[in-house]
Amino acid sequence: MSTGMTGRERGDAAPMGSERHMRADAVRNRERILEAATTLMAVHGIDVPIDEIAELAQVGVGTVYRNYPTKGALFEALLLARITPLVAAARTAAAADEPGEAFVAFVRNLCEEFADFKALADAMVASGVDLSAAKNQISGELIDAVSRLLERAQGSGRIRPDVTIGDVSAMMAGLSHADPMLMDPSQRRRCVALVCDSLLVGARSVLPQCELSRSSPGAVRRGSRSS
Amino acid sequence: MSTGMTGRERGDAAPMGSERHMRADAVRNRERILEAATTLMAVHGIDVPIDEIAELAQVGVGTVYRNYPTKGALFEALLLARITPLVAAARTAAAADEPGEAFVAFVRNLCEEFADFKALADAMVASGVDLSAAKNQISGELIDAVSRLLERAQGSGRIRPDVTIGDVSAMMAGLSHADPMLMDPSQRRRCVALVCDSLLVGARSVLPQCELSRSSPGAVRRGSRSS
DNA sequence: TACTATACGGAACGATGGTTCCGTTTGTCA
DNA sequence: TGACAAACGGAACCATCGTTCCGTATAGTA
Repeated sequence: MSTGMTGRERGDAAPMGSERHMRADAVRNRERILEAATTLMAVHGIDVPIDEIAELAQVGVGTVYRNYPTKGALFEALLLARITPLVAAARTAAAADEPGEAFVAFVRNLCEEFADFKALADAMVASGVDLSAAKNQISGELIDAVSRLLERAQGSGRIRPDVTIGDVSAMMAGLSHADPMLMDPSQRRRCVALVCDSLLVGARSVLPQCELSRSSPGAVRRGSRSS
Repeated sequence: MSTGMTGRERGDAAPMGSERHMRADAVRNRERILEAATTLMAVHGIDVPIDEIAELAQVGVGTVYRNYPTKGALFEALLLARITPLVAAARTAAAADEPGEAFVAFVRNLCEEFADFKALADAMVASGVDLSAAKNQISGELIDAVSRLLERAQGSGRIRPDVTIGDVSAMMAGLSHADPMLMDPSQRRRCVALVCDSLLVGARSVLPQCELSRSSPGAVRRGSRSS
């Protein structure tokens, strides 16, 4: 972390100018880069070296930098693509008939997204640290949308009235911070269920089964993986 | 992360051999190093450069390395010092008259520890990644102790019977991951309270007040801090 | 097919941070 | 007080990673 990425003033993370004639190979390469970056950032978060992205895309580093002037720009481009639909989803949920249920479902979804795309979680975790204007705006929109959703859900009486958007953000950040060892998908779902139970009024759901070995009490299986 | 610290076979992170004659200045310096490392790792976690530790200790880097053959060794030495009392606390709690309450109190305590000493949280988060034998053992002991505590608490009927030690570990890891921006102390306490509510049977506690500005709904204050 | 703007690749640069090495200093003991 | 092992400091080394630069290749066009 603390890559010290300085956001450029220009709002466009994508290639500059209107799409004048772009050479065919350039278009192809840009797609490849985006694809490779998505694949790698999904798994490793923002920590993937640019070299690896370039290698997977079968492209030189220079080509990556021609499309995205900085690693942060590439990161943001992917991020925006992920967050935008979430904002829409939150708005839809806020308009649902059962805002309480919709809220919980949305939170569940959000956590799945975090798990599927680690870079998103990294971004969430880094919230509050200097973000570019574009990212600040979109994440602000997300928070706004979730706030409205939360309000309506509380209005319906299904969600604890004393829960704040700050609580939700913090919980999401915590849940998103999925160490793959402690937090395999099934374990994560259990935790999400627990957290949701704590948000709901008078709820006590049946926790999803955890696939992980139960084994003798007090022994958490621990793999050994060196980077 | 992924510093690639290779654990040495020797179990002692502290200076080698039995305490033969150590020169007075050497003793003094070792204490200084430990002190400086504690101070810095409490705030910055494992990411502090050795140089900074050395500087604060008013010592050369070489001196740090003479005492702790690797950064990981120093890290572990501090960690063990922190975890050991936690194990004892868990055992005491397990023997308490009200194991349910004791469990919750212990969890609360654990979270405070995480917040006070970021390196501990880093270690928790890195669980499952290659640890040295010494660390594996002590953290295994901690899990054992918490498991027993959990079992007794569940036996008393205060804690949900479907909660597992895996759930607790994962929740702690999430909670420990305190981004100072999203998770100022008061916000953290609220989250801990929420999580504890989700663990307890039929509980719904009053959430501690959050000091953070409430401001207009849907706007989370966001500071701008560059590393 | 020849020409040129566009795009490419990857070596090289600079910053950061862990670790080692070695010439110098200093505590201790006789 | 003199000698020497122990300990010191910090420059230097190496690896990683973001970013830049420039000589080369090529898509598009006439």
